[in-house]
Amino acid sequence: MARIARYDRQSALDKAVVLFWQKGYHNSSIKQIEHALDMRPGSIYAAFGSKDGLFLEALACYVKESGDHLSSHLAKYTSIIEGFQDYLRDIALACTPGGPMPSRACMMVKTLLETSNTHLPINQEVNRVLDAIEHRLGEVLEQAKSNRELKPDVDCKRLARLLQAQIIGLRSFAQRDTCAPKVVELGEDMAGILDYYRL
Amino acid sequence: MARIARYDRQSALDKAVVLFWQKGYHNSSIKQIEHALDMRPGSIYAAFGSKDGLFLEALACYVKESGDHLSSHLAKYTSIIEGFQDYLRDIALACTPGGPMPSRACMMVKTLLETSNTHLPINQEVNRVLDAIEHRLGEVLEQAKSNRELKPDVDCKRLARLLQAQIIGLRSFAQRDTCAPKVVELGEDMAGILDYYRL
DNA sequence: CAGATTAATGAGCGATTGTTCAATTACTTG
DNA sequence: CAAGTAATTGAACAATCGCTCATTAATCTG
Repeated sequence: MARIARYDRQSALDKAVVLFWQKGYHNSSIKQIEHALDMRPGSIYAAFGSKDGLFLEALACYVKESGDHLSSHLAKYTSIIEGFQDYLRDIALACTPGGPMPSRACMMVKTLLETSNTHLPINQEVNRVLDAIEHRLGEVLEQAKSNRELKPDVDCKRLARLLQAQIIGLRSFAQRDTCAPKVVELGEDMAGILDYYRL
Repeated sequence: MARIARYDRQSALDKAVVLFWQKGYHNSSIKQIEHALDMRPGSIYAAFGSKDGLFLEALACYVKESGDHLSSHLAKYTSIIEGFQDYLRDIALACTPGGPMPSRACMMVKTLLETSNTHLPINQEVNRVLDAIEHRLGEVLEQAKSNRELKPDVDCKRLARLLQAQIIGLRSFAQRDTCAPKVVELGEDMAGILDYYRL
């Protein structure tokens, strides 16, 4: 054993998430990363290998937090569909302009749009992740269907895509310089869409 | 009078739209712009002032084309709502992976997400533009309502935001590495949402 | 053709990009 | 305390960034 690391890996990653989520991949320079993580380039590269490596690890943190957030949210509801509906309403509330979020738009979507046609390795990873989420939404909806919450003829995989597109649309819309009530109403309208699929 | 300009301004802008739409603002370097427009830096700066200037003008072209496209589309339908529904279906078809588009996601949304928290002047412009589109959608929906296509209690401004969010969600979803039928189904489902607002 | 005017060129500016590595510092073990 | 080990540092690298400008080339009018 020797000198102990001064930084905490997880808290460094959390700070990286904030920066990357806010500014995106290319607009976060190593200089800004140094400042945000309070680490010098040598340490950053020793710990994470490259800017790509750091970004991918930060993205994984973001994805995990997102997944945990959805899980803990759904756990509060006996009805899965009502859980999703309030999930949309909660996103709208959280994505209010002036809120505490680093960015209102989803980091995965920002990354998807930023890296397509420019940065293949990161684009592939974010594609993988979004596919996994779509898949998971489909499974939860499938469970809702077997709970008799959904009409028996509902195509859950298809509804999962519609739901994911709603979340993407809501959060991207919220990135605009708009006002809170408009975003809240949008979230409410999107929650209402799910009613048409209920039994 | 003196030497005549070798380049055609509009065709240069069209090429700039393709590049910026594809790669975004920061990932389109001057070197790439030189190559895409077949112009040397001196000419580019003489013609457009700066990278920002070129981008803003290219964005304006994109916005105009988008607006014209919607106009000519709606003109083909007696029912405004059916026009919007097929508009969504057409977007889904056009945003099929492997299609001819520079990017499936909307250039305005890509710019919105890329420039928030990083590049204020362009972000302000794209905000203005998206607001104008939302406003226009609202007006057209208002007309649909007075044509008795919509339920009398429909809030058209609110529905305009839902519609815009659908377009954003559809095209951003389509940016993923997914397959055509899934995008087409998504477009169909989004078109179906409008049915619930019809009279 | 001569003179005037304007577009096109491209080498090169200073700043910044992501990254490396030899030197230094701090901690553990014997 | 001395030796060994690992983390930290920051100057410096080559490459690229957006951009400038003195020079050259092309077209007009007289």
